[in-house]
Amino acid sequence: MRVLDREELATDVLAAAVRLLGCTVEADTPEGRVDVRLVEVEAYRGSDDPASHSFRGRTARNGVMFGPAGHLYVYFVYGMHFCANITCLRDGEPGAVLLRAGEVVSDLATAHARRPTARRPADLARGPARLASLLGLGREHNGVDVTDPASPVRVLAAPPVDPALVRSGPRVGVAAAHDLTWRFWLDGSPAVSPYRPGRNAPRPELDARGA
DNA sequence: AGGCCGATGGCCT
DNA sequence: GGCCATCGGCCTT
Repeated sequence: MRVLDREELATDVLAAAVRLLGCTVEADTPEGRVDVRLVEVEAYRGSDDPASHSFRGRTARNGVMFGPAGHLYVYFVYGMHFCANITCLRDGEPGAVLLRAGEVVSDLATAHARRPTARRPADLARGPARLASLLGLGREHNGVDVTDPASPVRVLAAPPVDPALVRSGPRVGVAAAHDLTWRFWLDGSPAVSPYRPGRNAPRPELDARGA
């Protein structure tokens, strides 16, 4: 299978997010190669999205978001976790898609060795920090070109998923722009993370009985 | 199944 | 100094 084409991520963050669903991330780790099929992602657009790391301009941390599409943007959060994005849009236009969850395609034994606390296969890459940890992603991977077959981390182009299977909703745990439904996931996957409102975000609506 | 909490450090005001 | 695009453990329903 071929790697994803940079151009497929270059024009729009929402289209890029949906395009990445169903694609496989291949990562070479010290324990061996791990392949994960993406089932949940979130779009972030620096120019006009207050929740995006790049919304307030370029800094040392978010620099790769301003570069060309198809590169890893890896950041450190909560003092202990890494999360990985794939950059979108053209050079100079900041945008990225957060990789939130995936299903392990192979190798299951290697994957369990990397994430020994996972009780079920669905937990191996459920959540952005767990996915990054499973793939062994850290600071040293910031900027890696996932459209280069020679890179240690690659994204393979799966056929686009059936649009009827794509669901969307508000992004998980973000403290801004609660109205944007820029999280996308594949219906029915056990690896999709539960929704959690961000700080000051409205709670999910109560129905008549709940009130 | 869902809520609360502690861990832990970099980034930005 | 406060805020995080989180996780895992432990607690209560």
